[in-house]
Amino acid sequence: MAAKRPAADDGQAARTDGAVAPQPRGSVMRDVARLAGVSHQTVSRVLNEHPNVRQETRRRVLEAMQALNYRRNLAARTLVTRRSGTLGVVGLETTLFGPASMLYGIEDAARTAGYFVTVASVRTLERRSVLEAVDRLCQQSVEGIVAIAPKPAVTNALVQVPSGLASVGVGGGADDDAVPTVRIDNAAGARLATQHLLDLGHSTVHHVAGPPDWPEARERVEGWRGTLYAAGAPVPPVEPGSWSAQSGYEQGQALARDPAVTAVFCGNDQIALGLLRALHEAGRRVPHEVSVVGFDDMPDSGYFLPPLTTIHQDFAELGRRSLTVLLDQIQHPGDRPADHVLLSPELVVRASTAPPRA
Amino acid sequence: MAAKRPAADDGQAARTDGAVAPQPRGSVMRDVARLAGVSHQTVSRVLNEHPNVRQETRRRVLEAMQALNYRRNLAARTLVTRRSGTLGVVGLETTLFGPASMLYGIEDAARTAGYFVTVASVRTLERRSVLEAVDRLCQQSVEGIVAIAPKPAVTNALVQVPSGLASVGVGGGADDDAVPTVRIDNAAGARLATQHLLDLGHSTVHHVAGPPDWPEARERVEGWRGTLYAAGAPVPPVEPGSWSAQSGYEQGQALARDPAVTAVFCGNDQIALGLLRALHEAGRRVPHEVSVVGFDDMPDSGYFLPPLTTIHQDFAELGRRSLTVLLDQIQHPGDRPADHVLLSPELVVRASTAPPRA
DNA sequence: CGCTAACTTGTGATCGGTAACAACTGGGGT
DNA sequence: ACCCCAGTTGTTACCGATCACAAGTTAGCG
Repeated sequence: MAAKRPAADDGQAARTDGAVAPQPRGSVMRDVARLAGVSHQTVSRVLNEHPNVRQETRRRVLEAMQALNYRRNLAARTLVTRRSGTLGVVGLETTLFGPASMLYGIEDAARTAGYFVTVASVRTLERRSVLEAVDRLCQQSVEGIVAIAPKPAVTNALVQVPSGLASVGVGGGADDDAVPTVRIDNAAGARLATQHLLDLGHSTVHHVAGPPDWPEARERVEGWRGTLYAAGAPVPPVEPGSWSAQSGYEQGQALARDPAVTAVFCGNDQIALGLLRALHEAGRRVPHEVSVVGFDDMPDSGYFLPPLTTIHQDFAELGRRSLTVLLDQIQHPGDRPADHVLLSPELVVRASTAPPRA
Repeated sequence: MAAKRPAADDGQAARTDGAVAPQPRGSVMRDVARLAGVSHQTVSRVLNEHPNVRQETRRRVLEAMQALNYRRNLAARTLVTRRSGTLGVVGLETTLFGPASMLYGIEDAARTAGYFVTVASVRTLERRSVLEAVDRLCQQSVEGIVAIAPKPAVTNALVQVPSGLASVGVGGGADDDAVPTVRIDNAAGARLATQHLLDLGHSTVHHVAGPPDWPEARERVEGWRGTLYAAGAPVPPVEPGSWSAQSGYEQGQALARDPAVTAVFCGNDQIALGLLRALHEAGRRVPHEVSVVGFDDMPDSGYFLPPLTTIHQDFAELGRRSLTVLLDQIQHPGDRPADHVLLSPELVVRASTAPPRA
């Protein structure tokens, strides 16, 4: 028997002193098979829960695996099955609350479904770096790609993905029909916020927007503007900004000087935080003189001064849903049109909004 | 030539209609070799930048790779080299600012070093779930594991890692010498904060701590307490809490009622946020009546009301340094004692601290 | 008792790379 | 002219799993 693999043992010994030490080798299927007194194929059957294995044999194999602390080699399995059991995530290198939460939602759902997750983060959302990230994931032979995709460059890059590879964009805007997406209804969220302020009696609502090149920000602007139109309220101008508290603070300083401003809807909670500070410094009290609404419902926004009324979106759920879509694609690789899942955000009323002073 | 691989084309056709479609196969090394008119081994040499390949040959191979859009199959490479080029991260499923930042720091450094990153997140820090996560990563045959390790259960689980596998804990406490760690000097940070307040003239400093079962929280308590001792200041009692704004708010309500409280050091910035709200609601002005210091320097804390004086720690750097340690272990697998890297945090003075009122 | 069907198990090929070794080139030194 | 060595390329075995197929075993049934 040993004669069949002449180089096995000797070769192993002869290989010492390599430049970079290879991983120490654990036991492999052959070892388990030998210990259990069966063929390697039977071990494989037990592992893959093939029905036609005698109970007694299965027990022996499982015992041998236990005894040898056997772990199946995924590389070998991947090589032959062409299925890696791995999904890729293209993530933006940011600590914005949303993206981070989505990542964990995705990982959680992937684990439940029996998949591994590898991350390729990009520092910028340029087309080139996204393509590079996708390429890295393809090398890993991932079975599908989730792109945390706030900007079109990302989903566009997905279109270039080698044909047949499943993909989904999560949490961005809706600008490309070719790639399935899962996102929240930003316009609806903006409408909720704006209408809430109008309903309180404000004659109009100002808006401090996120970066204009982010579709999410644009959709929120449109929802806000549409609501004002529908109500016949004047539409104040919008200045370009970023997602940061600093941006909210800077624009807030200007708004605070304008006594006509009684209600402000912010592109996200961080902007709202900056705005609150600017209003406070200018001596304008919230919500008595100015009402403020945010977007995202970060864990902290209930503890702002005052606690922030905002639009809640469930990032973890977004991550989970994106995985549902992705797995569906993997299992039924029909080329029917990409689906677009749209989740509804909710208004959370806290203490930063009130009717305008008479 | 074709006779050598009789099943290649026919087998492919016969395999249609499998239950789950395997990945569509791209071109492989053999295809590139054929197109370039060389052997597959030469292609391998070009790929691995082996020096002894004629310039002209290399050019032809590269062209062929380009033309066929060739991508090397990492599973095959891993199988034979026993090196996966992948590192594993055990991450806590949380959106705390710190862990999320570290993840990106790690991924960034890993990419630079030519490694992939796969994530295994855990929902709780129990020993069992951490072990399970480590096991998942081992299956992936990662070459090293970074554990975002705020609690000892995590680093302890690392000790159980199959011998020879490199590992490092990042960002937790220092309670186990067996596993290398990279973390910031929490006690030193706490001393900075406390001393800052004492230097302003406060007769003592109160503390709202993080969860007592987190070493990080405990180290901060010790740093604070030690500084008070050294200054001969009375040491107020510490209540158990969590890292959340809610915890800060609840404990803040009690502190706000006590007129003897003029300076508070918080376990992190979120706690400080809650505390600020409690003080505000109780009508105690910050910093004029009460000074507050946080810990972490989240991006938003400069926009709290008032802007928060806090201890800055560089999470991304923490992630990068952990990778340095890990790669060092991989390249020099000597069994010398584990190193422990300790980064120094910095005091950032903003507007939430001032001398006590006369 | 023989025969087929279902269950169980083993054998050999294969996935796509890399490692080891052999074979073939073309100078440079004596 | 000869040898040797370095540079270049090809051949073959191998990593550790799965798959297809064959072979042996048991059971059911006329």
